[in-house]
Amino acid sequence: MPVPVKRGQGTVARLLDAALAVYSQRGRDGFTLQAVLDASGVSVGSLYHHFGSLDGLGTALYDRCMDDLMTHLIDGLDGCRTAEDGVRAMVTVYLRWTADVPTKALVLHAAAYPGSAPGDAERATGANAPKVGVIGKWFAPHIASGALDPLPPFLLETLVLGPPRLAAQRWLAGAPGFDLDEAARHLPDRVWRSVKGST
Amino acid sequence: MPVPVKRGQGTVARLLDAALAVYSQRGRDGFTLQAVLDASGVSVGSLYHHFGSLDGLGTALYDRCMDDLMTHLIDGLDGCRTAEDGVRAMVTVYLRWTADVPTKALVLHAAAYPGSAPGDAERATGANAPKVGVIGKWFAPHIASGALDPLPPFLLETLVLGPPRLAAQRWLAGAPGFDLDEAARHLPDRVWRSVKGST
DNA sequence: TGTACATCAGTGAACGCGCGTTCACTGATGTAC
DNA sequence: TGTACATCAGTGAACGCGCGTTCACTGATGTAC
Repeated sequence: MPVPVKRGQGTVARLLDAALAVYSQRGRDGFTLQAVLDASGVSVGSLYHHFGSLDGLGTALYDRCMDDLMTHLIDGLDGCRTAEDGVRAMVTVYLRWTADVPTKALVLHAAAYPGSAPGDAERATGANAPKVGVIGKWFAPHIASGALDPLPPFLLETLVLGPPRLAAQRWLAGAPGFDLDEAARHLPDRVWRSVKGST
Repeated sequence: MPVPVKRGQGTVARLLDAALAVYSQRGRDGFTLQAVLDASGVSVGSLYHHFGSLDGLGTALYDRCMDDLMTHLIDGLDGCRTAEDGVRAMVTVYLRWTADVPTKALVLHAAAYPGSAPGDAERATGANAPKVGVIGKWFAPHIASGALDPLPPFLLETLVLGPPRLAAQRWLAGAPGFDLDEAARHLPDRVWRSVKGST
């Protein structure tokens, strides 16, 4: 008896896996219909049946990667009590996740620029709003208590995720000298200094 | 008498201007040969004569934008004396430059992901090495003096440019709530806290 | 339980369009003597 | 100064390839009675 997954779920998974492999191995420009079909062993029609278009598959891949990152970030807050713990966790998890699944990280970075498709920003923001909200809610009381300085949320995000994100980006691009382990040793402390309350 | 520029310089400039316009208006995927030809009024052959390929034009555009940013960053250090002044200037200039020439900023962000073309990272790094070196040299004495904590250079870059860069990226993507003026008000101070020496 | 039908999953040949690139050419500018 | 030649700038028709997409179809699974 085969695993009792819904009919077609296997195909969807194979396509997403193949899409990830193609994207990471051949880059954005190499993410072509034929490449995905070859890598997955699935037929054209089947891809269209499940995703509507190649772009649909790309979007699904992006969403999946973003969801994975968000999940890890939220998990990272588990067991954290102080604001400092939380901030450190965000930075550490971001760096470790990048090192662990660089292919997924690459998808996020490659697609994170504007102008790829109109309305993309809104869609992506919308899809992840719930999980972003979870993180925001976790930090809210620490802002209220003064443990974190009262910055607009977007600046908090910028300060906490900006450094690890840039480090990840450069490392993925193969920039010489960029070492994620070393980054993980220094950045959490530095980032914390930039956002902690003055009390 | 026409302006005494070298023969063909006008065409090169027109192509680069058109390339920038196309890139910013139609995005990376809209950066197509026909679009550039239409926008510039130049013939195919002429483009190939000067740039070798469409990719060559794209590369030249990227280099030009990167050089522009670097020039502004270096200019920003002019007249700065303390390490704090320098760090604040980097953050401020990055944000203001993004707001001033968002089209150029967009080119940098769109192309800044890995995998677009093999060897791209090396080439781009090489082309900008001189100007990166200028900035590095400016900060070196302030690390030696203890005004800045002794971090590996790549982490310093990460901490100083990471936050303004993420803010710029989100703003360019049209994320709601991202306000570069507000960022310019808060980030320089915050970034400085993250890198200043403990003396 | 058996039969008829509806729905969903999957196939692959065929299509046509837009893409980047080439190339043989014209014309303008610069150089030699 | 005039002539001959070389180099550089610019043109645009032609090409062919690879791309994403469509569609008529088969087969498997689920549902009704």
